[in-house]
Amino acid sequence: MKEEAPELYLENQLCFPLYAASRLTTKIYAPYLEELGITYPQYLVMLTLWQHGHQHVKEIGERLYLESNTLTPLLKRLEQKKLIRRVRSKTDERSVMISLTRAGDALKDEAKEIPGRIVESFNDSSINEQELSRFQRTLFKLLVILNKED
Amino acid sequence: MKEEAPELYLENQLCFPLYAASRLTTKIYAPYLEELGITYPQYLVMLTLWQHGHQHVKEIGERLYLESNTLTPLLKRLEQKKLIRRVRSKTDERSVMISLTRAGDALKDEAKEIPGRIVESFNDSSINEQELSRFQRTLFKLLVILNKED
DNA sequence: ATTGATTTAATCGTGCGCGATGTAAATATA
DNA sequence: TATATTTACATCGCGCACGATTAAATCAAT
Repeated sequence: MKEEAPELYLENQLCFPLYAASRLTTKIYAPYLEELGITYPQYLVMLTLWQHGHQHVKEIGERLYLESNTLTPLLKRLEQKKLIRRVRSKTDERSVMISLTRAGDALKDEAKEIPGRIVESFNDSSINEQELSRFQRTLFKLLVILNKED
Repeated sequence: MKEEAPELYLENQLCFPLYAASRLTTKIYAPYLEELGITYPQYLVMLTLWQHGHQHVKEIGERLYLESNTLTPLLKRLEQKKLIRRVRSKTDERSVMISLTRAGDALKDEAKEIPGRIVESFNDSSINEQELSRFQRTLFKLLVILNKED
């Protein structure tokens, strides 16, 4: 094989490991989320609702870096599952308020188990807690930068 | 708002920043890749071909952590763009060999510009090179672990 | 040589992501 | 007040991801 262009090697890119790690992480969550009957992006929406309560589509989008073309159909699916309500605001009819149903709120108690079970699966791995937390800090810094980029 | 269940806060999760950073990174690449006429996952396939030469679908999948249900249609699109060839192996008719066309190989020279232009966009950001390389190392470690998980 | 298991791609259905565009409401401006 | 601009969400089309399944080729073990 030619030895040129090492700047194009997979190992030398930042983009690829991020992409792969994100997908593999999602896969780790999948079996737990299946118990809750929701997908990973739906789980993220539920997280913001559990944490911050009812909010407009706009706000959810800002927190998750998603726009209406992704959120609208996703939210409709959550509505079909009776986990959330979508109500168009009376005061500003452009915006739609998303709130938890009783079932949606109750799901939180089941979801609470998940983070712990995930962390467990990292025990006896070659990454210790300090490295993981440093990693997470850089990740959030990166997020801020990436978000400024365009 | 209720203050319970901080383990469910977005900020305390590893999964979310990975997911968001991956998507935002892909977005940074998008305009450069549009010049090449390919998408980001297609770019990853091209990277493996430029680096390792012709290989079976299986091998590409192992490198990118993707399976045939994703790769087959993607590779057909690259074939339509005349960047690769798909030839079923004579010696083992189960497997399909993917190789670069002349145009596919030539595209590498244009692609070479991209990593540099991406890195530039990180200059005068709050992340220095050391932090970035440490981050990348942890990322690959994480990748190995995540891959063992199931 | 025959049977059974494994391997490699392909196919199908569902759910994202996201660029582009549309629509109606709200707000700013003349 | 009339008009222009902005905002919030919805719609459409395309390309992934991925679980589940299928089909064909190969391998393993009798």
